[in-house]
Amino acid sequence: MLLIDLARTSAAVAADRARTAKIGHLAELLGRVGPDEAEIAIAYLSGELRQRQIGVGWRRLRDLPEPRQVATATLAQVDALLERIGSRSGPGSQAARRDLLNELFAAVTRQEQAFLKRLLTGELRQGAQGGVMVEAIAKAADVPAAEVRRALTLRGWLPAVGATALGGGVSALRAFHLEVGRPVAPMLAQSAPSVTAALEKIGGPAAIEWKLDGVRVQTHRRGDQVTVFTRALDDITSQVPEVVEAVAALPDTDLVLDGEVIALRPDGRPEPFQVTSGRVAGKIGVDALRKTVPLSVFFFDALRVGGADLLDLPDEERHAALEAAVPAEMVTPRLVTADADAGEEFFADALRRGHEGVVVKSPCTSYAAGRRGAGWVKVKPRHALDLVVLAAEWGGGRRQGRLSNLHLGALDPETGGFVMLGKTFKGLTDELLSWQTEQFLRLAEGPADDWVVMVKPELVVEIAFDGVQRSSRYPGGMALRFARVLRYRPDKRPDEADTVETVRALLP
DNA sequence: TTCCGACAGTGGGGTCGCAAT
DNA sequence: ATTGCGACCCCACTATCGGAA
Repeated sequence: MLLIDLARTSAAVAADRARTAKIGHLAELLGRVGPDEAEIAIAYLSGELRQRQIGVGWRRLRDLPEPRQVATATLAQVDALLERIGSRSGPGSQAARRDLLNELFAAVTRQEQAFLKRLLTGELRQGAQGGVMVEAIAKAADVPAAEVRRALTLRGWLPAVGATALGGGVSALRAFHLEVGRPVAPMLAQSAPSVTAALEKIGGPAAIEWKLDGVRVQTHRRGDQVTVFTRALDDITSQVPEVVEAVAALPDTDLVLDGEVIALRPDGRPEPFQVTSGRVAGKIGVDALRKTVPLSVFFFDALRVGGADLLDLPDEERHAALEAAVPAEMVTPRLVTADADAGEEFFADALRRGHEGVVVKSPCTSYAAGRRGAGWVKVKPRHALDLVVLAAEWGGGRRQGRLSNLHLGALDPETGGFVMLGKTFKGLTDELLSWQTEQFLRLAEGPADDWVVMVKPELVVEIAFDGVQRSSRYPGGMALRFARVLRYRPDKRPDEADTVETVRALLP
């Protein structure tokens, strides 16, 4: 199959808004692709590469050669070239990558270049990714979508699952099973503003667990072999020896556990996320790192214990298996209750101990891997401040032509000026985007720019955020975590905005 | 007919490793 | 030694479609 076939299908998918139409286009193409190229076609049309990543981003895609007039590149050829690009390393590798990229882009037409560019930057923007592709695979292979989803859960890599479905149908899909050493798509949580609201959502008694502000780890053990995966299913075994040792010390030798790894201070309180994140990301000198920043692991779920798969069991049975397999100090603290007051107190206690919040879990849901089901509901405290808009950036994609990303500042009472604390684009409705674009252009000052518009600091906006963290990027040495817009405050003048002192007091 | 679950899109701050400068 | 880039850790929120109720 030719790359141009994919580029055309992608364009057709983007042109139709209805998901059924998108699925139709994708399924039609999947019906034509041969078994050798099915995996590539599924990967590219759901915005992925067969190699997952090849060290090429937006910066290396500037200054590309002129396109060809005639499309002749096959999927196999493109994939082979991307493989070569991805395998380069060491001195001179960037020049080699550039040459190979030039070779690739010189061999394809303008339409294919545009498709490849979006694919390589991870911005396919055709309104269809993995979720829609699952339906398209089901349609093309004439199998129930639930069978594809189940296999995806267990295999974790849609191109492989899709190729299997197209080649062997339901019976081939059923051959996928939980395999120790191969990661499963992790279960995700919805969110609610309070424990009471979360309990209502679940309806009835629930298990409430501390939400630790660390890194999710899925840990597999077979015999002496322990493997640790992140939420995105990357292997980080060598970076977290503490987890490997803790699981290797358990009596059970056939295990899959779900949990969180976190750096704790000597007094047991959690380090800021930055500390845990840096430690987990570190690959060089891990033995030295673990002496200064030791990691602790807390498990909250068991997918396999004693060689038995537990995915389809209800939460309370999985948790009972977890408690039997793991010592209590390695199990995330948990309270089972239907009482909202007791739940709120458990939440408050978790916060007093410095943790991020809680996750409220329905005792009867199975492990819905890879889906953000209503079985898990996270609850975190929410801070809010009134800040001043200092500038705004032009949006992209569906926000093109509107000022979208806000630069936020707190009042500095010493000078009467404002100190930038970060940016946000979240929480804005289409209506608000239009309104603020008009306002910012009216308040614009300084030279016009196609990236950012500086505005007179006159608009006050109420910003919600999860916390304040230390920053080397911003002048105040602080930045907001997960900032989002709640509403504009036309009733407030900029000199009534919250001050840098107020923000500093929120630093941990 | 209305409601709501699931998806995609739109980007945020921070950190590391690596290659180039 | 410093800088820029890519990858990945954490992530919130809105708009939309289409099946569920």
